[in-house]
Amino acid sequence: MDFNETKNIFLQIRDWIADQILQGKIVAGEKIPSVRELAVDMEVNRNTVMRSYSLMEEEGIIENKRGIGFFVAADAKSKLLKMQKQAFLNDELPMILHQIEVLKLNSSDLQILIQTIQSNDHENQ
Amino acid sequence: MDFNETKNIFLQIRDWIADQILQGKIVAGEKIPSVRELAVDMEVNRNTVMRSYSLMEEEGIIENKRGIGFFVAADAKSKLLKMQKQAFLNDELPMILHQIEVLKLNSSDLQILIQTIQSNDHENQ
DNA sequence: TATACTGTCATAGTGTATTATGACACTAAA
DNA sequence: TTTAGTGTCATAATACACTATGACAGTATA
Repeated sequence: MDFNETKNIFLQIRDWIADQILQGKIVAGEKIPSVRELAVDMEVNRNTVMRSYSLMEEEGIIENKRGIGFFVAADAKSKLLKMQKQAFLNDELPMILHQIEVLKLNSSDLQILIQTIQSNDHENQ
Repeated sequence: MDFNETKNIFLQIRDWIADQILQGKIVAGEKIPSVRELAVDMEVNRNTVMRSYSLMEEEGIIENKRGIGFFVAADAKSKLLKMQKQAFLNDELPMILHQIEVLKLNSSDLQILIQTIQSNDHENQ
């Protein structure tokens, strides 16, 4: 995995797992990679992965079965949807709006953005 | 100034100055606060401000007159517009699109975003 | 010339993310 | 019971952002 230099690795690992869950690539009850395994895969220290998992456990996204590993919580997806949606609308969107205003980006520049939003209008649930 | 914990302070100071220039609050040729002055204002070490200014000098946004201070470069605004626009479209937008898709955000959720974009359509230059 | 500003450099200390490694308890399966 | 897989904790080392502080040179002004 290639990490962004501006964001902490343990947070990027959390985001990556969360993304897998939101996309349905990992479902409720399913086991996620072991701390050691993911550390090797991502070429990262196991303590760093451990920190990501501990964070997600606090957030109620994953649960631990001692001696076995970590598993996706039953309500992980709905919880993540709620959390991330709120985070996006409250924290990220204001900064995005500000950038668009200052850079005077118009419909032409952001054509793909508008299309993406509109394609979500025709979906249910 | 209140800093974001997830981003380096010296980068946030750079962004803040860049924003002032893009908004026209500081114009070409104008002097920006001295390293020591801004450090006190922002309750930050002067070395941290120095690092921001050195970065902006490398980027050609500001220029130094020895013994006097830093001044906004003649082409700072156009250079910033070009740099930031490219950075936004190439680096930030893809991640924003991904979030919108995964979280299934629609026109209702992002009403204000669409409005902001459209209001830029009616501006020239 | 003296004073008070500018930026600049050097040094040392603090906090924290990340790494490296070893040790231990729990669980499942051979 | 042994073995291999889980997570967990403790320790030390490295890297880097940030702070604290002192010293020095250039510039403008009284």
